[in-house]
Amino acid sequence: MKAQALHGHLDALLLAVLEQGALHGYAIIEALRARSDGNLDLPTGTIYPALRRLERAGHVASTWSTVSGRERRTYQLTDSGRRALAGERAGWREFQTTVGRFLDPGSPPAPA
Amino acid sequence: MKAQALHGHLDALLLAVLEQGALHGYAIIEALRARSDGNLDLPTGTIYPALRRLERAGHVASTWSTVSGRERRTYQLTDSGRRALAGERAGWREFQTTVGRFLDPGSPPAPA
DNA sequence: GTTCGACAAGTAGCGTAGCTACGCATGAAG
DNA sequence: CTTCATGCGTAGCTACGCTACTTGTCGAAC
Repeated sequence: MKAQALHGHLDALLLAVLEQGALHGYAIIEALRARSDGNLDLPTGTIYPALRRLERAGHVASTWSTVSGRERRTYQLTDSGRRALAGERAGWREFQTTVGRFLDPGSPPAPA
Repeated sequence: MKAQALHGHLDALLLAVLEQGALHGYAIIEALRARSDGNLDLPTGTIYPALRRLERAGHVASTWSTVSGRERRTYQLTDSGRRALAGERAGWREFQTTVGRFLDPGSPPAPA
């Protein structure tokens, strides 16, 4: 799928995958790919800056760990992040119904 | 609602409103506002460039008319536009289910 | 024993596309 | 006569995801 359509929804997705448990960056990418049946195959240049944005915003916290010689930075949701996720979900619902009113068939304009 | 979330879906919305009949730019803005209960209040600087993009792409055609001294440019959907709209609808459906899998409650991860 | 590919993190620079803030013109209202 | 709604349009900004690249370890292949 055209990934640029994600604009503005990526943060919500990241928070959502972290909701189920802490993951490191690479694993987040794989989780997104897995849970979307391969539809979301996001490059590191998209994920890592987004994670740092979320960390600056206080929505996630990161801890370094070394696993078999490899450094990995594991991210976990903060309370603030959990609240942000709730807001994102509400926003998504609103966005979905608003756009859906134009693009979903069945209830177009005047429902007369 | 945060309008920047529209990214990538605006063309689809414009095609959708024009699907029900030709409108001029200003009327399109009002139609979007009306059909979205005021959630979509898009500035002219968003709409006009988008319409010209769609026209360059051949998805809409425009005709000038003068109404009580005021020039207005009326846009109508072309066949190509109708096809594009169908594609946009399909894309929207895919986007919706993909993102929804993360943000809609009820069917989160392992559906075991 | 060197090379290659998966894992893991990261940055610089680009492009797209919507938004802000304008400018211009007409007609009606006050 | 000034203000506001209608109506079109553009220049420049900004946000943000993407491309392409670098660095580094480890295990497997050759």
